Amino acid sequence: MKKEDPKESKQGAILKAAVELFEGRRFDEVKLDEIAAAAGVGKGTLYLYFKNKEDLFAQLAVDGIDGMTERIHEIAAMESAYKERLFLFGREFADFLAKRHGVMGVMNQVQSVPVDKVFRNHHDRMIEAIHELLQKGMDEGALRNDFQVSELRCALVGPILLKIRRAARVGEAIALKALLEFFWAGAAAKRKKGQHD
Amino acid sequence: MKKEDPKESKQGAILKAAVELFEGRRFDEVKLDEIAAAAGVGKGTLYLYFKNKEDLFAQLAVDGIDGMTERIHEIAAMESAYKERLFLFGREFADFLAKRHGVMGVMNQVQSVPVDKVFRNHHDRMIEAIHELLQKGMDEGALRNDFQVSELRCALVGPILLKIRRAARVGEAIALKALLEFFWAGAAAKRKKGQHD
Amino acid sequence: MKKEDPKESKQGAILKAAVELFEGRRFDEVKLDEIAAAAGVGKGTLYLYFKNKEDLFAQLAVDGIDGMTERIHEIAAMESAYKERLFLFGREFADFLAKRHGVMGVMNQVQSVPVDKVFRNHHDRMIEAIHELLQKGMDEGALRNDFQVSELRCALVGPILLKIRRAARVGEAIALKALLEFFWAGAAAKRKKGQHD
Amino acid sequence: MKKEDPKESKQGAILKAAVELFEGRRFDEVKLDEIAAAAGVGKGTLYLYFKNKEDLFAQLAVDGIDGMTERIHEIAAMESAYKERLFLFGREFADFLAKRHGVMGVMNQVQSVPVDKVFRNHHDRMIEAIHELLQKGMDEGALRNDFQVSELRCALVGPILLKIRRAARVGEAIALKALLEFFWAGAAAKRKKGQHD
DNA sequence: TATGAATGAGGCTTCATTCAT
DNA sequence: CATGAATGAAGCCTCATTCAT
Repeated sequence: MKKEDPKESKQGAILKAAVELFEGRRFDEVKLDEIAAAAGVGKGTLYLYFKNKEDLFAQLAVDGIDGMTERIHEIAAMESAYKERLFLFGREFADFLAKRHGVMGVMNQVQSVPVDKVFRNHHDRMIEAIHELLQKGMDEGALRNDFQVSELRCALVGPILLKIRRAARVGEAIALKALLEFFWAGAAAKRKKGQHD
Repeated sequence: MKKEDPKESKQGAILKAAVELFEGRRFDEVKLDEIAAAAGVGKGTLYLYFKNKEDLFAQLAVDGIDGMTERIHEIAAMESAYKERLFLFGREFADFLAKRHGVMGVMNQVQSVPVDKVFRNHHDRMIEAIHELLQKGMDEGALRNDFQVSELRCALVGPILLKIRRAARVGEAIALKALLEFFWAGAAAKRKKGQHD
Repeated sequence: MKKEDPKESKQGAILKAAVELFEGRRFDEVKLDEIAAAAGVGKGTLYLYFKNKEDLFAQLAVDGIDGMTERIHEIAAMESAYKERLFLFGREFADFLAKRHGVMGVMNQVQSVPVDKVFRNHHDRMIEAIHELLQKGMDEGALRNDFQVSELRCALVGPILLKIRRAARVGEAIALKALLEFFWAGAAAKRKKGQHD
Repeated sequence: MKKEDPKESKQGAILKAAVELFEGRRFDEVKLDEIAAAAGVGKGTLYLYFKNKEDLFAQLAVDGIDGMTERIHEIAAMESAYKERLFLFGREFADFLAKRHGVMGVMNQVQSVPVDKVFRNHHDRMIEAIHELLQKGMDEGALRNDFQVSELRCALVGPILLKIRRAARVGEAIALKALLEFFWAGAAAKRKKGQHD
């Protein structure tokens, strides 16, 4: 009980320090010395938990994705009206991206094949979760079903990602609600007269 | 006249070589040696045309953006139906991103303040051009005007960017038309009966 | 009595593991982690028995030398014909080298002054024992006495060392007998007719 | 003419500096910084001429061996009495070892397979040259032919190597002549009466 | 203008050593 | 006595940048 925690908390501390150092900076701009210092551990300690710098960043990227994936499944399984679930997802996903988009951006640059594969694995699982959420919307008759799910996903996620990125850079306020409403306007199934969501 | 051309072609050759080397790789993964070799020039020559590595990448990012900006203005000024102009933009913009999204991704990571500012300058001008295109759509009554232009831009560009990125990675075919239709479905102004675009 | 044994056996286990790991590898190629693992003890335990890495290797080199020295004295004191004693020494010394030449080779590289001195001490004692053996041969009239003892030692030991080394590398069979016979052919005192060894 | 020389002289300077720094020290004790400084070049320059530290040391070991090999062939081809040629070889080989035995010693420890192979290649060629010299002695009737050449080689070279090593350590004078005479005493073919060399 | 040999700052990484348990 | 997680000094090596030609 005592033993397990410090170990995880040490690795966790490193990852936490790394995410922050990493936001808005290139892979090569972040030095392992910095990370070690920020995490309050020795440089050598990093190598007890990570194979090398790239591995550290891969785990950084993976870390959190899984949590989000889990959360999406939860949201999809909720009982509330579909639009509510969708908007809830939008908000939580935006929060997630706000914290991770820097790391994700770098991972999209990473070449190193083995590292990349691990990341993609987890990333794909998250995408599948989103697909599930959208598929459910179609099955429930809440979303139009004359588009591919993957197109809907792009239409939903793409704008959020772009907005978050620019917000991070320019400091623009994130009019998330508007983006979601726009998506809804285009994606909601055409109800027969008299209906509304 | 004669002098200018070889110079530009040499600088152009370097940039061309660099873009390709850079796609899908991190800033630090691409070595100046490689670029020089690929461009068929000596290593020292790079410094005749670029202040340093970051400057080279900044110009790389800028290069092409201006052309795209110009093109957007042209498209916006065309006489055809708005939907056609919009879709034309979508196609050309997707082509542009397909070639540049790697570089753009890295630029979004670059920290170096002065370099960044140059890039952002040009980037912002391109964004303004897109705004102009969308604004025109509203003014012409083709697009709904109950959203901010910047939101519409995200809704239009975000999905394309996301799709392109994934396509580059997974090799998925790009169902660009579907994305554009989806945007149109949500963004087109509700016409009174009897209208069409 | 009971206490002494496990301790020695632990130290012995470490040394035994180290000799093997060390054969044919450089000082810096052998990691203390390896030694600890091979010896079946914790890394920290090494420091209970040895001051540091160099000390461990010094003891490694010393370990065995003393036994050999002792044995040479025994052989020299035997009653058998001198040639027999000489050849017995040759065989046992070759065995000794076969197990240790790697370690000895590294010790010949070691710079660290204090460590070196300890090794040289023991090494010199072994050389003296060989000198004693050879001197006895001269005194008994079995070896020619128109050469310095130290030259004879080189002539006897040098070829064996060289042979052993190459054998270790190439896997050549060790024609030890031939080498000893050659030495004997050159070093045996010219007998007056009718004598034999 | 001007170009060729500096290049070779630079690589030569590095090797020269390295041999000296290396004598009597372990592989890991010699730092590349030292070598660069001693050679009067920048650290990075080392990597223009050598793949890495091990490669540098391999070339160090190889460098000179080839010269010695060549020289042995020359000596073997001389017209003088065989004993003279043999002793000439002895002296020059001793000189060679005096300068290189440290390096050779380390090479005998090196594990790294590819590097090792290169060294062994050249080393074997030198051994073959010695064999040639000794074979010639047998063919000319100067050396006894009831021993294998390789045994004679050990008997000749082993003592020299041992002597040189100890001399380097203790500062003992090298009684090379005595060693050679001893070898000759044992290895010279028994002449029929009235003959002498 | 063009080159590429030379450089050296600085990063990643290793590993001997320590020390709290 | 025994351990092995943690450490950080220090080395190898890379690579952007310079400069003599």
